[in-house]
Amino acid sequence: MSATPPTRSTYRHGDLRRALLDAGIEMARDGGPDAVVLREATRRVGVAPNAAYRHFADRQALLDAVCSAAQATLADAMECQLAVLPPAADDAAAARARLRAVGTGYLSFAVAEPGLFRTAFSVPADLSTASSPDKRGGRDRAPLEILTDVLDEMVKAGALAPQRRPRAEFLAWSAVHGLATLLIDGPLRAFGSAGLGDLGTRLLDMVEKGL
Amino acid sequence: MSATPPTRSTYRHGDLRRALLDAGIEMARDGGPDAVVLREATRRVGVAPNAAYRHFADRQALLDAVCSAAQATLADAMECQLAVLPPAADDAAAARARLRAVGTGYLSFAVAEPGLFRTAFSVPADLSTASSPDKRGGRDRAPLEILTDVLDEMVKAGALAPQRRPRAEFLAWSAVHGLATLLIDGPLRAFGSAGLGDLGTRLLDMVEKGL
DNA sequence: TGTACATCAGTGAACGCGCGTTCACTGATGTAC
DNA sequence: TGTACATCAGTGAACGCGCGTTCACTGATGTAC
Repeated sequence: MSATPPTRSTYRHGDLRRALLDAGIEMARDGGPDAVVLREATRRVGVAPNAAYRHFADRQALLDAVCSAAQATLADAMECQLAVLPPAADDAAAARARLRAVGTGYLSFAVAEPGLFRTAFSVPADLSTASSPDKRGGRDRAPLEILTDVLDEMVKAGALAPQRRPRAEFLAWSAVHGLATLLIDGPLRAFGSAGLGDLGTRLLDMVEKGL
Repeated sequence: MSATPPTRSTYRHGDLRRALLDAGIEMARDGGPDAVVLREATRRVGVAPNAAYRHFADRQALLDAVCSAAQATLADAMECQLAVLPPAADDAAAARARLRAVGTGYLSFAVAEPGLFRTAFSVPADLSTASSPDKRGGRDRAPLEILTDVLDEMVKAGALAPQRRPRAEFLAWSAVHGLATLLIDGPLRAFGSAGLGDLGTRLLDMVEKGL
């Protein structure tokens, strides 16, 4: 059967779409959205440049897919911080701890994976809908949904006054997102991962107190 | 004297450096840092592509200059909001109002000039030093300096506890910068300038209370 | 179970584009005498 | 005050690059009979 190697060794790749997507994610990881180059993806996979067009309409379609994947990874990082949370004294304390965990997950992902983080925000769609249910099997939540849910829990637990709830997700999000941005490609790069701990904690203090 | 038009009408331009810089600023204005293209700048000025190399070492040097200009414009917007501030009841109230004014200037500049705003953060240097004194004639302040000064005023006026002062500029900055980013090229684009008023006010409330 | 055939995932070559940058040059300007 | 000359800001042509994308194609695979 496998006696004579076929003249075209790479014919019928298997799952070229997935392979190209993975290559795209890897490029985004160390270079951000601009580094997602269609030809380079085919090169890495070992396939002709135009083969990509069997699976993606154009370069933007590949970038969109990479972007969705990046958003899902960010959401995972946030869920992960929620999952490892120790039990709290009461519901209000628990809800506050969960808000902090979400923020911590967001910040540490940004610092650990700046390329993917920037790619997640390369705007084809917004963070609430991009990793849409059908793509996620209907189980996982988008980053914004996670934050929204946690804030709702805070209201329910009495840790946040109901009249402060509307749009609070955008305030909390702004604070955390701004620090992430300044840390990874802004003027706070100098602080590095070190600044995350100190500044991150104090920023979350500010949000908790000011919300 | 002006009888025969010279064979080369554009010879000895006058201030080509300034003209190229202005073209670069214009490109950044509607397209951000990536839109600052050296050839396009020379095209707009009506000069051969390589003429630019008399005034800028390479494309990056032009971008750096545009970046500095963008930062200066941002600083102007902030100073402007400070300048139009009405008198306040007492020093503490005045200092708080000045913090808000700085934030408002920052946010409204971001929304009014998203391209320049993004260019100001295209990282060749950080915001505290980039528009260095020699470039600014030693009179103007960089954006971060403005914020820093206002926070110092707050401490002096008793509007901010001294033990909360260290690094507070990064916390306030993060919040405002995050909202700006989410509004102009993030998922809050939908809100547009409208969201600025409502969300902006509430964000500044959060900062003032949480700092 | 064997054979004919349609499908369609991949190939190979080529395109036009715009970019940044380098080269040898030219000729108006300002200066030294 | 007039003239020779060095300077240097601009020209014109060309380079190599990598990109996204299109074209006509080929041949392994799965299916219908």
